[in-house]
Amino acid sequence: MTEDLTLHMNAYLPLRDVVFHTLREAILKGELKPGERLMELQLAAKLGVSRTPIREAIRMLEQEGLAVTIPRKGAEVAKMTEKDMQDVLQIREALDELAASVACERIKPEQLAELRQTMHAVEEAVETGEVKRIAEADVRFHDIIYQSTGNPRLENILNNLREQMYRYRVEYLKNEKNYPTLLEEHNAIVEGLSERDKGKVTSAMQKHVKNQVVAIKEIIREQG
Amino acid sequence: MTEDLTLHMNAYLPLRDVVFHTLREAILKGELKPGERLMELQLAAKLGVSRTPIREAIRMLEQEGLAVTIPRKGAEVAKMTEKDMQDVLQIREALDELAASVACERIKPEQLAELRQTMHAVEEAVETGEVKRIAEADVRFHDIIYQSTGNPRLENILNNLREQMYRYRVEYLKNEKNYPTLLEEHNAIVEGLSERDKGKVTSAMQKHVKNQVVAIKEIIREQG
DNA sequence: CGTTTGTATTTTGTATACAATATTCATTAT
DNA sequence: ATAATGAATATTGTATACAAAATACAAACG
Repeated sequence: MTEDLTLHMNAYLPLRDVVFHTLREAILKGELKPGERLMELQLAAKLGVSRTPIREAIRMLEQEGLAVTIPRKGAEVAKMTEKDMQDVLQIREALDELAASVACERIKPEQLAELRQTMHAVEEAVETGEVKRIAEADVRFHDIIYQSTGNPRLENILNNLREQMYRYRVEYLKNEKNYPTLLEEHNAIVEGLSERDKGKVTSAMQKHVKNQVVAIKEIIREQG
Repeated sequence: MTEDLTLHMNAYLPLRDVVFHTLREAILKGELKPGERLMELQLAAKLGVSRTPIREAIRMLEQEGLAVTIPRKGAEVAKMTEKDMQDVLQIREALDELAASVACERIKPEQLAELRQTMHAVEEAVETGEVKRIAEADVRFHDIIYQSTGNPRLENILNNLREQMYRYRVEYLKNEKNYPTLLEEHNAIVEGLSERDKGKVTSAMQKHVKNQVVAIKEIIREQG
């Protein structure tokens, strides 16, 4: 009976949430491009709802840093400059290190097993060369680590920061020459966590983040 | 809930922003207490606006972590458990350390002067014993450091995390026996920054954050 | 020409109306 | 008494209406 109730609740998810998830996906997938205007009436028509849930979803996208609103002008998909990217990566470096360190203390055997499994999933995805699959597996890999910290707020902030770079990171993953490094680093992270070797884990994590900086910067410079 | 919330009208700011700032202040000052419901019609009547800007402001408060919405039930002022506080402080520790470290490299002479001046403002406020003044000066002190990092996103996240604890931190500042430690730590931070001594700054900052943990935990336990 | 000005159009901001859901509380049945 | 029931009420969710501001563009002017 309680299960029916919860399922029911999910079925009646407020439209603002549905719209929010829809727009979020569209932005992350690149269907809505950085700088593109988010016009309420247009989106409302396209999604078959009124402006109200659209407006609320836009406020939520602002929350995630995926949209920027200029009063009386409207909202647009957030652009990231090279400086923005640097700033985000500086924070990610610190927090990924924190997450790695805490995970090292708290990760449970079953999470470690899942992590190892996901690492293999990344490897397989790399072999197929399907960028989308690689990206998804990689997100899952890091999310397991974030979850294993037992700090939902940290998990949330880190996912947020990752999200903001996602659009650019996909480009990074299109370049095959980055694959070997990526896999090695994942391996080092898993090994370090298995051995509860904090130094190994954090340094591997730092390298992992830093390696993306140069490549992503280049991509941003191309896009202007 | 009989507080007289009054709008600080600014002709060119959308009402949602005015409402947002008003509610935010009320929450931080404790006029709206953790767990208190935020009812749209009631707030709209009290502030003399319609529900629309109220709803948008609530979405923005959610963004800041100051409100929590349950679909079809409504929003309420966010409560923090001891665990939440621990989680936040764990992140703040890492990011305050980062901020201190970056500030050490980048802080400009005029910012350092302002910081020193603000440190004295805190000292003076402590002498008067006016908690509100102490809190405000202390916020300014840390904000100068955050600004000096030249990383607006870091500044934003840190201010956010501080904000979420603000309501509880005020209680901490009511206890006079905390004052000497507070001032010493501020002094150590300023000295460290002046000497560009990264180790000194970051360790002082860490102590500064950690010292608040125990006291704040106690306060939360009292409030349930 | 280039600039300015005025008007039509688009778009956002705000209020309100209506629908769906949750809550309250008196009533009834057990 | 206690629990279940169900209308009355309160509250949120969504759509729409109207106001204000921004924008685009064409006509008037220098």
